[in-house]
Amino acid sequence: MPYVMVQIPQPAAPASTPAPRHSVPTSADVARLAGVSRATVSYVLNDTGAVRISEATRRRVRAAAEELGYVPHAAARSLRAGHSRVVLMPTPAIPMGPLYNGFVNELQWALGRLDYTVVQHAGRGPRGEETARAWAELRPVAVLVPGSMIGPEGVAVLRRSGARAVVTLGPEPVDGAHALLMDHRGVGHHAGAHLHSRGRRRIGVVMPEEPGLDVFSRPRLEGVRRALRGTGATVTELPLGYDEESAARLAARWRALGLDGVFAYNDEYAMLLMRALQDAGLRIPEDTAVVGADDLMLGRLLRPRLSTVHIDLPAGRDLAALVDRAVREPGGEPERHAVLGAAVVHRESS
Amino acid sequence: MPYVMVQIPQPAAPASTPAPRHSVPTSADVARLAGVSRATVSYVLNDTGAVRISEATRRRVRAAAEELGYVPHAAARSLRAGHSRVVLMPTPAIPMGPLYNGFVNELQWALGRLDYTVVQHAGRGPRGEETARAWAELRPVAVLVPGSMIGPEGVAVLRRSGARAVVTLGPEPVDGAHALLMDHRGVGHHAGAHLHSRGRRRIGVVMPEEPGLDVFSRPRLEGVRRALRGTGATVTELPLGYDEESAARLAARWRALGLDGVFAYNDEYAMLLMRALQDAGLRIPEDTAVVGADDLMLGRLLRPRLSTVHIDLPAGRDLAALVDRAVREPGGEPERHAVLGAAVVHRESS
DNA sequence: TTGAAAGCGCTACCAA
DNA sequence: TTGGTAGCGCTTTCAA
Repeated sequence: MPYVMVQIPQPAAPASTPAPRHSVPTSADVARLAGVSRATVSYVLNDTGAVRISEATRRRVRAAAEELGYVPHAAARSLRAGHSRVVLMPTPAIPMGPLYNGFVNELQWALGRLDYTVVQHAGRGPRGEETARAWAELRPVAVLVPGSMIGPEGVAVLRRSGARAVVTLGPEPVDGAHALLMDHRGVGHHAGAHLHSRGRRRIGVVMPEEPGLDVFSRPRLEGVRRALRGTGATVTELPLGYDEESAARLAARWRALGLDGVFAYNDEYAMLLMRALQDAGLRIPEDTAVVGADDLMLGRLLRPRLSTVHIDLPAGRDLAALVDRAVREPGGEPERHAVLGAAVVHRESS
Repeated sequence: MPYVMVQIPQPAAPASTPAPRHSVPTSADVARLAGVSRATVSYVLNDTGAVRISEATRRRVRAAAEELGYVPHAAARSLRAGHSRVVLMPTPAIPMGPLYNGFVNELQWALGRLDYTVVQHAGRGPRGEETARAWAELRPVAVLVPGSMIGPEGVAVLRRSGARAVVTLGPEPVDGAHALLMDHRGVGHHAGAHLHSRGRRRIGVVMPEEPGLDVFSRPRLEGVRRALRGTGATVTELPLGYDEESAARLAARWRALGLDGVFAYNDEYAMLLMRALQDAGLRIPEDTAVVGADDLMLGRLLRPRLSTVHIDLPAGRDLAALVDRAVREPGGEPERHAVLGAAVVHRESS
């Protein structure tokens, strides 16, 4: 059922007022109205400590600003200052889920406390140097780049354009940038080791078919492989789309696959798969053990309760502190932090 | 288990290069290197049609820009131009869920296609006129305000500062702004009417205890009330926190409440509640019918399958088109669109 | 205690 | 075909 926007009828305006050429008030307008110079306006509104302005003048200026509805022009201000307090965060192309969203929210809040303006930029298109240039046009003081949206050349472009800190949040460090290394192999490793410790030897690994997710699914798979290397256990990739039919198809050939354990990429795919397996008459965990990841609430609500790999993201304020440090001390060596904590939460499905 | 950032040791740099005072290249630098004037640089790099520049000069300019890694300064440019293409979208204080996130993603993409730069601004704090002023400092050409973060005075501030379109996305229209009316009473109304049609007469309505959600839960409750007015059915508010203990407590007194149907606010709370009720030995839908909202995938995976109210948000490109129209034609009357489609998806839980 | 003026980086008009 | 230059809104010396 496609949705169509429905306009609600409005009472016609008396006579479409011809858009009064209301130009935006500037500090010069305030100065004029208050009968002072622009400099004085700036002093008053910015509470410049170095200069003494009489209380009477202050009041006049403030009243004038209020009356005109004056709002300073951030671009002009930072043009003059030679730098901004904008921290740019490109929006990842793929939806990142509640875990990451929570992290970003906390981060924004923490940066706000440090008086930075966080700007999330919905970039379109080719993730090459072009993209980095588009970001650089905004002259951010710092850039936080999720995933693998940028290479060393991109970092160089940003640094040349004045960014005092570039921080990547992803699997690989990038030359010249600070890195919050989120190594998802550890997630897979924990899952694989856990399944092995539960006596499982023929392990399936769900690989979401949704585009973009391979950035995470591939390292997780590799982690499972690594955990099982040399144990004689087998690893089988299981492509799976996030829909019931795809899950039913996979479940239908489950017995033929002969798997006794599966790492389902994350809790949502685990729920999808578990349901399909149960509907196909398979018992969990007796026939097949299932492990998810992300430790979402829904895992606790499933029956059997879902075993999962809990993922610990860094605290937003820690990253905010890193950014602030890097901005104040731009000469420092790029820092690299391993920030993806992982731990198995054993429940009933494994 | 609190997480601690662990720094990975780095090989020490040969001799900490003393941060070459590499100043950011400007168009003047490009002009100097190419041996032309700044005007010519501007003409070449912006492909100004009105002016003819020899191919040789073009090449020299482009080469110089490339060599210096020149990136134009967006703030300076829009200062000069007198307007920007920035569309500002304040981030809502509360996490909005996958439905809304998908809508915003689509919207950002659509606006990008129309050559706007979408900026999500993580505002902190008091949602008064102060907030509107902070947004106005960025001189956006349009502002899309979710929820009830702004009043008529805020709209006035934004318009005075040059915003050619202010669009609210929320339950109530705001004077002077375009409105995408998202009336959640309709969601509750559908749920209430559905439960009534299934023969339920003692209806519970889950009210999430998480702060901020009352913006949605209250209208949904009112919708249920409205649907049942005059039918003799009763409506009972059920405060519920999004955790298992809270759900278990509610389930424990369920028989005493004597309810035969419940609208659980959304699918996630429905899953939480349904699980608690089942664990308490109640049969669904025989003893109590459960209806969620949002039509998430997880509802289809529950057993019994969850009945839900499917919510249709407007297409991102429709809103993008509205914004573009309003920007080009700022004199027009504020438009009001009812955009929250709702329809019951009847499955097994009701 | 206040004002005049320079200049941040850029584009667009007018001259050459 | 190109260059000179004014000026967008703001802050900050330097003078008065």
